[in-house]
Amino acid sequence: MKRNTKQGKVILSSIKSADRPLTPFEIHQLAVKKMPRLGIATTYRHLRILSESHQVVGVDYPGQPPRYEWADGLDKVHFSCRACNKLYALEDTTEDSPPAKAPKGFKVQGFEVMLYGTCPECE
Amino acid sequence: MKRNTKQGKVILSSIKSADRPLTPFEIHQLAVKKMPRLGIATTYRHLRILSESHQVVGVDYPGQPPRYEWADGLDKVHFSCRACNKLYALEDTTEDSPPAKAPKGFKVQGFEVMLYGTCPECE
DNA sequence: GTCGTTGCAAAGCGTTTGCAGCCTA
DNA sequence: TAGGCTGCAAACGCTTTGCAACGAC
Repeated sequence: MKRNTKQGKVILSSIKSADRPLTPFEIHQLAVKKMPRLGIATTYRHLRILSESHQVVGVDYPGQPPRYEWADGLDKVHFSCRACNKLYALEDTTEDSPPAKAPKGFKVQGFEVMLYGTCPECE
Repeated sequence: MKRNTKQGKVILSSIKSADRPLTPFEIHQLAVKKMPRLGIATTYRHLRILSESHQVVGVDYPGQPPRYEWADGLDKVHFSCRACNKLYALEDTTEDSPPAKAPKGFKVQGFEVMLYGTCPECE
């Protein structure tokens, strides 16, 4: 986006204010609270732009809808609960270096780790 | 599936014979070569069943279509090339233990690692 | 005033479902 | 032969696109 619109601010702030990755629908619901006539298409348009400019990052997991979260520059570790399907963003405890090596010729620029199991609520 | 049908065998063998995760469309294309009248719906029905019975596992990455690969029982490390979008299945070099720790209360049962960067072909 | 951005509605696309006929056990 | 499985086509839900009006610069 070249222009600084109210819609763009509302959408980005909705993503920033969340403490976990949100689906496009959830993001739109949050944003609509602040701007009732905001269209879902505008939400998708901003999500695409934000993700292309690396201000937000997508988090996908098989069988679940795509989610987005604010990109704070850190590599990400997520936890997916098999019981309740909730997705948590964890502190990165991998201490800088990628958690796995790639064969010769592959240039690693970043990584993402997904843990799965059961969360405290579903214990 | 309770019955051992030709369609089921063709679909599973198509997945097994690939050396990388395939999209439902790619799987259907491979299977159709061996069984021309095979429907895409049947492919999706088997993918769901195979994945529920953990014979195949889904691999998702933001902005890309979902993919499936044969589950050989190992935890998975994948490499996604930012240039050509190809997805590679790598040997697991994380030596058994999960590559990140989860906070107290989270019970970790498995993990998945995604590396991204550029592959040898796109160097 | 220009032209990038928006909201709405329609189109698009991958996936799922309904159903009559087929085929395995 | 019974009923699970299949192919086909229609339905579905999420995402994208077309377009006229709007509003940031």
